[in-house]
Amino acid sequence: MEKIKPEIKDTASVLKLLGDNTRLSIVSLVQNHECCVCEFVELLDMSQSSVSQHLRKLRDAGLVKEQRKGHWIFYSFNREHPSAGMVEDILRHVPDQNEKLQQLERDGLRINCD
Amino acid sequence: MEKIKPEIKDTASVLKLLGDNTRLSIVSLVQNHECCVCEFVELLDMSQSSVSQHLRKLRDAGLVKEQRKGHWIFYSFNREHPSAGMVEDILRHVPDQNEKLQQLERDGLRINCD
DNA sequence: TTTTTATATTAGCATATGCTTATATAATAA
DNA sequence: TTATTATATAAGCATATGCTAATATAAAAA
Repeated sequence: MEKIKPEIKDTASVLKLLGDNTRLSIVSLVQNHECCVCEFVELLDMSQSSVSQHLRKLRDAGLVKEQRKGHWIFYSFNREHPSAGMVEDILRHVPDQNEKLQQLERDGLRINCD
Repeated sequence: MEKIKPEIKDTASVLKLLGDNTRLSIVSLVQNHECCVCEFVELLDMSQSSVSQHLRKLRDAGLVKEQRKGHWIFYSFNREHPSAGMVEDILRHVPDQNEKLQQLERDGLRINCD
């Protein structure tokens, strides 16, 4: 039983969102890990404001979820999104970002609330 | 043996190209069929100039190939592109466009040079 | 050759995008 | 309460985008 495919215009708008270096990196990062804004700022070497604006776009589209934990707001990939399957297919073609997260961990800059 | 993955910025630029209704439709159409510009104009109900400009972007990126046949220039999907595999994965999530081509055929508007 | 046909290109314009700077908000700490 | 911290929002600006209208090009037909 095949899932219903989103309309082509919905698909195009998801691709448009991912068609930006910063947002594609963010989505790739949150696919397997929760990250908070300050981690993106560190990893992507961008201003907090700019990162925040990109996150808003992703959140408005429903591609990422946010969850407050103490001081921080953590973002994660939303697997319930109608295009989540396509996004995962795309991410298989994107170089792994885990290395960068591990570096962050080594530098003691990883935020952990568990 | 895994193929080398394009850099994230190259992937993002391909996604940006596909993140437009018109171009995503074009790529979906040429995945399985050669089409000429006037067919796109008919199918997408857009001006010839606009279609031509979208095709140029796709061609400049190497996602489609062009081939002259008599009066017409036919466009087809370039399976040699470094991101061709990803594009095919994406297109599996896009509604089938063949129906529209069949309608064009029925209307006697399909161009055939074989 | 001239004319026609299919497609490409250019210029101009309105809108969208992504950044910076400055400020606001909301939760925590003191 | 006030101060601090993490994040969000708003305004402003330079650049990118996608369209239309007009024109150019290049192959085929007359």
